[in-house]
Amino acid sequence: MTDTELPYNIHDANSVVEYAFELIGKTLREAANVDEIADPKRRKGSLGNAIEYYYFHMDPNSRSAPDFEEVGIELKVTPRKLTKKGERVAKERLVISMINYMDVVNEEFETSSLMHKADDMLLIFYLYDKDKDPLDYDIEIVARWGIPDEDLPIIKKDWETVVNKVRAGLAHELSGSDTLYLEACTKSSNSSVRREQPFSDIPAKPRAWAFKASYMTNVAAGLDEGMQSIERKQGEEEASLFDLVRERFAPYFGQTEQELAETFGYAREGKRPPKNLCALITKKILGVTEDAKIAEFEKAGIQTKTLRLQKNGRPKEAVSFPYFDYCELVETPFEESDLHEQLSTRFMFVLFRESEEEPGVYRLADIAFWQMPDADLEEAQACYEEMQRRVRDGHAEDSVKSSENRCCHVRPHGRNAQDTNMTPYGVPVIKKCFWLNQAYLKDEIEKITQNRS
DNA sequence: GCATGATCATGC
DNA sequence: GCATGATCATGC
Repeated sequence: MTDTELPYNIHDANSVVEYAFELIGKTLREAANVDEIADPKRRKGSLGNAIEYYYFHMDPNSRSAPDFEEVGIELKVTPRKLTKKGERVAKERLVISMINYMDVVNEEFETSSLMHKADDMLLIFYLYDKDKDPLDYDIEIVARWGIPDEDLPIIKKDWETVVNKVRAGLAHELSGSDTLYLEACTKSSNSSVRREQPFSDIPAKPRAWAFKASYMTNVAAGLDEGMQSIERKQGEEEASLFDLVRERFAPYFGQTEQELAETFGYAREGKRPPKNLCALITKKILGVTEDAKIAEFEKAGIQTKTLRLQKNGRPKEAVSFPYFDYCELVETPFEESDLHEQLSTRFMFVLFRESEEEPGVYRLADIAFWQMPDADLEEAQACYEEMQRRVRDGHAEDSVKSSENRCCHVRPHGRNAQDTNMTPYGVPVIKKCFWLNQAYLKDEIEKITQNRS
């Protein structure tokens, strides 16, 4: 199968991840329409190899790391099992890569070969069941994962403990019990194999970097927890996410912000409703508790934004994104930029419309799912690259105006005028971000709502 | 009424 | 204390 025939775009990380998400809640038999794992060689490593071959259509003969080389993502398929108490735990450690004793002593943790791999992984957890054919294992979690910041100090320490032992000529004395999360686990086809080490003549067992099973148990629990799915009632099993969400919202169409605040218990004596009202009621309406994330939105990478449409259909405000770093902007091509990533994901707009009779009063009117068309992504790219030029030329203060680009513009986005960021030419300039133009949003919203019956 | 600079409010 | 979604303020 050539690149263009693949059911996902191998050059687009979002596409790879979105395609992978479709595995959640399924078995490989269901997801890839496979009857049996034909090649007995592929039975070993069972599900992981089969997913690569039958679902991602990777050629097992031309395997090179990382698995999704084009986007730098490493695929890891790993089992959980049920304990006697019925709790899910990692069945085994997650092996990342072999340790080369001769090279590792010259590495730094931050730029190590381990970090290169463990930095950006596509983790797939399935539920192991000794009585099942691997094709029928339940695939429970799919997540793009990197070592979380809060775990980095311990993992770095673990890495250094191992590497320092090799530097001391003690590779033959390495043990999994030396470390907490990350370990150097033995890995070889038979127990007599030995490798050379740089600072001792004693041959050492081959070992690989691996996250311990206990650590993986917690990683999986963390990915599971804090996520709630939208409950589907009878007859809704097959509904699209959009239909499901709109169905839930529909009873509240027509309510003002104040009324919604009261309906959901967010009204505050003598004060405006909270600014994050939209986020709060979205969760309430979809039946997800306040502290949880909406699983479907997280998995599909949907960003929720409020749009207050004035009587003329124009949003009262433009839509902002996080501020950008001037130095990063200059160095990063559009395809690899945060802006590209943000504009490549789907949005759910919660639409409020200004009441005809009561100026300034906005009522919940509709929801709309939107993704920027490719042609407009090119327009956004022009905005991005023009801003890059200006910063390179020493004019970061000179924003790309909304009059200069059909889709996007640049504007300040700090806490105040003193909230600045360093430019490549050494002068601090107020923090700025990219915004979606109001006129552009008006057109896009009209396209969506007019296409509806 | 719009463009753009500036700031608020909340959550982590 | 900062990042971020949301909103305000000013001038043309």
